[in-house]
Amino acid sequence: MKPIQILTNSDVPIYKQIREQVRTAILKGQLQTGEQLPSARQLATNLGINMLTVHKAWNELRQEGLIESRRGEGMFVLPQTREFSEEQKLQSLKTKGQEFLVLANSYGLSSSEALDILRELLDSGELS
Amino acid sequence: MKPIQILTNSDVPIYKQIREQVRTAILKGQLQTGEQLPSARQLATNLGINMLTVHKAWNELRQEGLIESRRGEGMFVLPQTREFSEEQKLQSLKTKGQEFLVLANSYGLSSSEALDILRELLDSGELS
DNA sequence: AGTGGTGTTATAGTTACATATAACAATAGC
DNA sequence: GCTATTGTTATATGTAACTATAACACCACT
Repeated sequence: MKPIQILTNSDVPIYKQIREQVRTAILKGQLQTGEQLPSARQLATNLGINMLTVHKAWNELRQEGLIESRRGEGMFVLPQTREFSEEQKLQSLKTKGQEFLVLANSYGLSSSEALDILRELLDSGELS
Repeated sequence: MKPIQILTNSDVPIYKQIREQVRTAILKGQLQTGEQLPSARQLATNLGINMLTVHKAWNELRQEGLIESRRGEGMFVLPQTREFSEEQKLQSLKTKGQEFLVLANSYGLSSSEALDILRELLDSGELS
């Protein structure tokens, strides 16, 4: 599976970074039904963090019904019945978008200039 | 001065949001030497947060040498010797913008749809 | 049966963030 | 002098996040 990337400098909690990346991978179908997630111990070692931090991410995904745990075996992706609701997507996108606009605004950039920067990012293909 | 905007949903601590906005305002020259910042009590009341949270932001700006405190009077902008380079601004804006675009991308949204959301935010005046 | 992997739970400690309350110190203005 | 407003400091509470250590339960495999 796609390697998980965490930023220890970020204000976003590590368990959230892990949880979000795996959740989107599942809901996007990049992680398919029955696929096994890396074990908490293994991933924690790879990322240089504590096992319980990974476990917290796994546990919340389990409570969401996205994955199931098989004791002694690991965590496995369940058949998905839902996908991101437009509401959920819009909400989290709005928050991220606001952060961007507030920052641009604090730099004195006009709205159109802020949008220009985004278009530049898109055109330059820095997003792969 | 320009109103300060905080997002209580964000993972970014409130005191950091305040600190960053005021710092950029000062370095941009939007807050000029000698100008008085709103008092911790007043701003806290406006934002519906605790006074000490604002004070923490003010205190860190004071330690940076951006502002000075006059007991019984308030916090005042000091003469600035440094400023943000355009490079710094563009870099931090790009980073924030990328976070937004990556999120939109993970949701399968097209670039134009992502930009539409930003325009919607601007039109709805939720940032004011 | 034993070993090694897995998830799970428990306890404890630290740090960061935000709150609530309160008191104290200094200044401006009346 | 008095009052109001400001910054400053102290104490306490609560929560979230992360870490450290350890033990336990379950399963696969040899």
